[in-house]
Amino acid sequence: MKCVQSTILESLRKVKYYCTQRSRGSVKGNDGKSDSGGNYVRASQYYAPTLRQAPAEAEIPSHKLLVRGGFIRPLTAGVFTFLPLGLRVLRRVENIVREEMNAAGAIEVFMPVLQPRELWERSGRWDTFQPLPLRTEDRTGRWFCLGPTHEEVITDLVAGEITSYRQLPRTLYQIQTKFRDEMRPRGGLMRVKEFSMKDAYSFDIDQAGLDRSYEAMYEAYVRIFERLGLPVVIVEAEAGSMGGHDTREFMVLSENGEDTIFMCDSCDYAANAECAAARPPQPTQSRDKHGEPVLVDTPGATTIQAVCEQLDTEPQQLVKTLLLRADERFVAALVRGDRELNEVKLQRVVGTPNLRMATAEEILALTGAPVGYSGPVGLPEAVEIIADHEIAAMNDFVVGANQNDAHLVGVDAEVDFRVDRYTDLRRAVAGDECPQCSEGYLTAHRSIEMAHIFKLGTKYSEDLDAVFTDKDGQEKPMIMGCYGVGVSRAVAAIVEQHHDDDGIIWPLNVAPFDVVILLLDTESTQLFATAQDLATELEQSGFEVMLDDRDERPGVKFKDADLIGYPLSIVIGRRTADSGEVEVRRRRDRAEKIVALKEAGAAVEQLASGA
RNA sequence: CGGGGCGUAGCGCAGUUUGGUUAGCGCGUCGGCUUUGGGAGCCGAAGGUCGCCGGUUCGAAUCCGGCCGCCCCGACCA
Repeated sequence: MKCVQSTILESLRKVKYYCTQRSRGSVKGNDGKSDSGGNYVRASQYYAPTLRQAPAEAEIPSHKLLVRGGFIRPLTAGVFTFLPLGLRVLRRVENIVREEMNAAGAIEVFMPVLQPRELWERSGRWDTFQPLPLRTEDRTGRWFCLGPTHEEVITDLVAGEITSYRQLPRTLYQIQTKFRDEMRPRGGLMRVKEFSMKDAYSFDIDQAGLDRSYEAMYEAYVRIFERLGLPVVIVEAEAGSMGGHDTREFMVLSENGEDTIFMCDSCDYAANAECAAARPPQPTQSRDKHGEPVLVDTPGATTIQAVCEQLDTEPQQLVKTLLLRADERFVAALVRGDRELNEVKLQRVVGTPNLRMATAEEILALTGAPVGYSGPVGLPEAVEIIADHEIAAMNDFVVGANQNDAHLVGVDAEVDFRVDRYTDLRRAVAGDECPQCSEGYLTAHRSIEMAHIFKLGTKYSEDLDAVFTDKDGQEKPMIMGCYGVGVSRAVAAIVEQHHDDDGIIWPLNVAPFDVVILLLDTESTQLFATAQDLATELEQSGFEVMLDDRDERPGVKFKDADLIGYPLSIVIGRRTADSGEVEVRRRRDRAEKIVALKEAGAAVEQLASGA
């Protein structure tokens, strides 16, 4: 069944995808259709309000242009209505995602927004998922959340129906509205409280199966973003509150993104700044003893900067000692004075998610000194000392003395204090040597997170009893993966990537319409008939057509067409009508040609191939 | 949640510092005439509880207090 289905879909996809540029899923609805037989839309009957000025609150291009162009309207902070044009774009993005999901063998479902509290308590995420889900209560006092994601629901669903290895693997997906109580929505569609997301979940019998399912999604994503006109960089990432490992993010480089990624300027290494690895430095040449550490007074010097000023030294000559509570025990994390601790890296090393900075009271109890004077020398045995690799390359440095208003100078690791282990603990910074190749250096780039894929393992299947009986008769938890694409965010990202001073430049694959006919003179019944005939002809050859028949001056129509960003336009006015010719234009590069009316269709086809 | 800014007509803004007649300007909207290949011109008109509540005052858009909303910068995520 599944086999037949995916084969048919695959061949359909190939026909659609490879044969013609414009046969994306049609988004024809009953919106403002012409009443004269064709399916084209008449601007005079449509709902596409454009704004001459951008709303004051918009700052980034996609926000300004999507509002000005009549694609979206704000309702309240982080919540938008999609107007007809915006909905058309959204549908086209969804359809591309849907086609690639189907082609990859995933099966579409549609899960509820409303999710009962009990389900979330079984996975332990009712109180821990970040950001906290929006919650609501029914009249009997029963609690629900508005789904921020669907691991619980899908796992519960599958647990009830899949019981045998014979029914696996399966990958299910949906395209649905998600709700997240973002602390700060921003940038128009970039970050909102209510958004459209494609989420897919794979269920496999073993790790190798998961690897295959994951790979299939990975490749589908590569095709999706190619078709959306979004060049992506795929980076190593952290799992966050989703859990899991081997996670990858699909990022679009953009000044207006909220994330920073590091890329090697020499090889293909790329990672989210949150988890980018730091290359261990060359080990120190000598471990010669510099003599006993010397206790020096540093009154009031609780910051790296203050210590450096008082001792006339550099942050690179200091070692920061950070005390953290991990479950019931304490660890000391050591990084060079000018570095920052990456808590996620430490968390991975320590092996517990329950990691937090020690409180002032805890520090006083452990070290006998207030915050700001902690050091590794003389720490209790029970405190594990974990040092960043760079510490191994340092000699003769400064640390806190575990005494109020005092530091130790002339300290050496392993001579003056023990190090339980060395590992990568610091945040990477631009300019670091690449951790993968030996030549390159890391460069920082702002970017937009478009998608995130995870290998979840058995967390949810164990919590929610999604087990199956394997070939050997053993009951085992299913091995899961999950895969998300920000659909409405993709709309914003596409605009960020494809616009100029005049407006949006939609790639043909996602444009609300392929071509607009600008009828400049609406008085002439003859020209109007010509425009209608042309619109019908183009519709019939597969284009989505907007006929701008509004009673507006030519300048208004040109400006709106540029702003809305139709990939192609045809100008019908007196100038060309007298000669029996029309003008065909391409938005992207302003290419244009004047052709005989009956050649217009062919000219559109031709320019479309370069849009 | 912390920091900063803003709230005056459908949209963009001035006026608030220093309280004082009928609260202005541009765009848009409506009517009329002229115009018609890159956001037209002229004439006329409509449209505002100045975010909300309370206070000070003879008098509040303006001063004071509280609340609400929106945007931007930081800790999270598609």
